[in-house]
Amino acid sequence: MSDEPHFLREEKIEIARAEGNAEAAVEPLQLGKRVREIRLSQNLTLEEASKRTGLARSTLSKIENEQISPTFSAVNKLVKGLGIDMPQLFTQPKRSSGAGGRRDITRCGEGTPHPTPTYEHELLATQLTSKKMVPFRTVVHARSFDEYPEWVRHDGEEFLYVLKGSLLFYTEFYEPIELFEGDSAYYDCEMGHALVSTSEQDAEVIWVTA
Amino acid sequence: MSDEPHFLREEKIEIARAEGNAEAAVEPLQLGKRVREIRLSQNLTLEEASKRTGLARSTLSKIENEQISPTFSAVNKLVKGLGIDMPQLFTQPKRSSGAGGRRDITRCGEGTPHPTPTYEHELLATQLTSKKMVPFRTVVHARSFDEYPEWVRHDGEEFLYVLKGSLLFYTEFYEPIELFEGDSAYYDCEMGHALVSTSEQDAEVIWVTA
DNA sequence: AACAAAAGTTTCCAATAGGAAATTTTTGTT
DNA sequence: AACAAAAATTTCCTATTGGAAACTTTTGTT
Repeated sequence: MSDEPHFLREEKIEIARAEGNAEAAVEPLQLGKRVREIRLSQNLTLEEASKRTGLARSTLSKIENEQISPTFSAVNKLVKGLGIDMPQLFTQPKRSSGAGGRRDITRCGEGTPHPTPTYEHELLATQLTSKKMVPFRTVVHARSFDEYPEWVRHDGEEFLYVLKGSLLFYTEFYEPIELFEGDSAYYDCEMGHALVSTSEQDAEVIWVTA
Repeated sequence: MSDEPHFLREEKIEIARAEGNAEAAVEPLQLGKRVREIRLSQNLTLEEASKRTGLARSTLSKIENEQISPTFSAVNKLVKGLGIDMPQLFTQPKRSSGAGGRRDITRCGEGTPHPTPTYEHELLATQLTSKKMVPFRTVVHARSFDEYPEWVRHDGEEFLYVLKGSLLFYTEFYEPIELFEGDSAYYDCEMGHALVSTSEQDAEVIWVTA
């Protein structure tokens, strides 16, 4: 693998189009520059990019040179045609913020165990505090809804992804539904909820609460 | 949704898009509808929204009624003025009831596809809007860090769980680290980040952003 | 260096976005 | 129901976008 990606060495940050009207200041970031970078990184000519996006060569040129503000539908053609991702176009690369550079890796099985009769949780990313989300991997021991003395209920929202096996997802306001490997669910946690394994082996899920 | 990452492409994977868009079913999906929902959810009249965004009442009305395709700069004013999360505009809503008892099941592979050159996302739980978290399952196409024109960077925190294969997890402030099946990571998204498959087959991960 | 081909830019014009004000629809009150 | 006020839509017009083609610049070959 190469030693260092091109964009780390580059300086850029030039404030192109200084002549633009005061209004233009509102423009978030060099959409055009972005587009050009992306196009070039794919080794496409304007002509080819034009074919892929359905936008005229000249239009692409103008966009890249910030001579026009493309319409939403044009942006969409760009996005679809070049495989760009929206958020990328809009998110300010607020460099050097200094803040927000945390990272916590949890190796498989190295999380913090937290067993209960029905669930066997493994808390992930426990090195970090003040997280918005709480992720954990859980083995579902429960084999019957009766094993739950009452609904599990708490604040927030929860995302659930089935890693292994199958299970019944009980919720207070809906019919129980069976989930299989690869299925997922998102729900409000104030609503009672509970999982029961239906596969031979205990089912395993990823859970994220926020 | 909140934020997703992504970017460029390699000639191999071109197929999907190349043929898929012979022409242009350009409709990204009711931008107007979304805008209206968001405005109403904030109890704003067109007049008030106009003040906040700097766009004319009439223009807002036309946008909401899909009578015009706003320019990029107009969309930006919208985003800034209404405090919209850009990605919100691109994900399919479908409000259900009040709050508290929501539930959304996504069957394996039934998520909303969102391909990019380097990542192939499948957005999960897209029926629900106003979620605190945005979960998605992603196949990592990228095979080299160079495929990223620049760091992926956006707001919020992200949780990552490796479902299949192995990959290198690049971050702006840390050494790249290799992750294997079952490993997970939690990090601040303002810090540049990117994934590169190191396994024979493209790696697969679960991603949750908040 | 001269030329040809490819890539990119600019021009010109038809199509369309954006704003101000008029018009219509909705909401609330009596 | 009738009216007034508020909100939303439509109209009308100007400014800007987007496309085709002309034009310019760059690249590569002899």
